[in-house]
Amino acid sequence: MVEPLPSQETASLVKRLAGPSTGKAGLSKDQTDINRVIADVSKGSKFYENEKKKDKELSKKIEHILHLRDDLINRPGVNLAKTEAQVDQILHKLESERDLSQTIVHFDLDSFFASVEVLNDPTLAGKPFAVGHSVLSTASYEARKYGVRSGMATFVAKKLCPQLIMVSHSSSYSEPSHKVMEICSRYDPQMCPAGCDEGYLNITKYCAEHNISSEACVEHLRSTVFNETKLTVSAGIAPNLMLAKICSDKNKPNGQYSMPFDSVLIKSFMKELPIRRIPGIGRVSERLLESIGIKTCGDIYTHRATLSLMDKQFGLIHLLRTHLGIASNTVQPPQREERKSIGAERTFSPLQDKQKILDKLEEVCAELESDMEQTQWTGRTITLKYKLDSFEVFTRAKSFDRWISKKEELFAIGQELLLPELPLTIRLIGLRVTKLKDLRGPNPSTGIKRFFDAGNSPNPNKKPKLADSEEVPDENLPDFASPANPSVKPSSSRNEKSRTQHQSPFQRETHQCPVCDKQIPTENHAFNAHLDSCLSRSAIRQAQAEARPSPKQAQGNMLERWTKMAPKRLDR
DNA sequence: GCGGATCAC
DNA sequence: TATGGTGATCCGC
Repeated sequence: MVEPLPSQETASLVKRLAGPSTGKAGLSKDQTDINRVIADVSKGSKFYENEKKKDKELSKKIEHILHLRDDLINRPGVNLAKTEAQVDQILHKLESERDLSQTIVHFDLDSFFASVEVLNDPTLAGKPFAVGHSVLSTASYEARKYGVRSGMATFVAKKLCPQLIMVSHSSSYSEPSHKVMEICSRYDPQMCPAGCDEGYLNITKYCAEHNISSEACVEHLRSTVFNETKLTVSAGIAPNLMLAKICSDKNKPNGQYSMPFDSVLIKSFMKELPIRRIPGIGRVSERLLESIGIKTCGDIYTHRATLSLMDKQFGLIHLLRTHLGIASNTVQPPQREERKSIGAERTFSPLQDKQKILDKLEEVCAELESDMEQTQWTGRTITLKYKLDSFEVFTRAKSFDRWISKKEELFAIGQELLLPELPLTIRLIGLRVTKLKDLRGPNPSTGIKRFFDAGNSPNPNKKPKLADSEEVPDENLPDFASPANPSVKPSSSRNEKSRTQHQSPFQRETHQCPVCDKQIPTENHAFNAHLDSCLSRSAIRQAQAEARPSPKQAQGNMLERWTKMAPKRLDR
């Protein structure tokens, strides 16, 4: 029974099946054919059915958003010209705070795992091969010509490229990764690694001290990396992290691209840029934005009135800044105390038998205990995650008034959360611990090693930290556990992070206005005064739009939950 | 605090 | 035949 779906529906499903990484990089012109093959291979599988279901729900959500948009636009008192004028005011304000003074670099090793494998087995050079097990981590550039992508199931990749050579994660990647990070950190000791194969630098100081151009600096960095590791790296140079990241993709592999440090040229660059290229905009956000006519960053301006009316759904300020090509330009190493969770999960062939499922849970618990022990974290909220053989994912959580570390405890809690859900057919079990407490004292380490050993706050000036308070073993205990000391949220109160959002390095700075990213004096008064002035404009707009308090940060999630699914349970 | 969902790597 | 693991964030409730 072939039931014809609306063409939009199939198109988006076919695209969805092609995998998350499709569309991020440049797509070849016969991507449509490739997507067709992928869809055909997948058809009928449980994975496919689940993707289809998710795609349908997204379509419904879009329908709802379009109705909401029409409703808002036609609301009495709404004047689109006036709304546009107000947005233009915000744009003017944002523009006036553009900072072109810092030179940011994003570096990215070219197909890192694949390149390391070639070094270990030179016969792979020039051949289509991929690294991974059931799902690909990386594909060589030859394999990519066939449409093979990371995140793709191996059997699908083989269908696209029958000659594809599969290589399992044989080598150790950490040594070359550390070596590259060490080299890059020579150009900025505050380097921020982003995963094992990329990172951010602020080379402003380095270039000034060595009296060289940023281009020459990055050429030097890239050739040094190559000489010392035989790995090629691509890089982007720009006035902020977002642009640098986008630029590093432009001349990949083994190339670099420099953004002009000129607001007019930056804006013309952004105008044609597909929104999907913006870090943080994935396949879902892409479809949502596309539904209201936004495909490129230039379209953000065209539809600014709609976005203003639908700030709640789309996050106006963040999109406006994106359209202008404005983003954070502060680079700092990740800090240990910023960690929010630690977890472990495992996929296996679907299991129904209760005892077998519990065995898997126990394994996961043992793994988690070991990781927590090694990294010296404990926590008081435990979240169980399970995935059915239908690929639907669920979580169940519980918080405690004590710190959980031992596998026996983890296992007992895991069972408590899981057993009421059974019987089920499960293909994945995971456990995650949040509300963490650092068992390692704030013990600043020295040298380059800090990048690799999970942090250890390398910023001594940032945390004078009362010498005795850290001796109190229960400093992080929640209120009810230490009634005498109501000073919860130590990590927020220690350094004014309570109003800052960290999402990726793009917004990780400590004393930066979330609206305009200006660096603000750390005194609360100055910071809040600035923030308020920054947000007042959106407040005006909001009042007209319909109501709702002011948006508290620039980065709005586009996916407000508007349909409530029954908290799915298999009926027995 | 909990659960669902998106996103990056 | 068959589609990963870790961590973060956001939203609604």
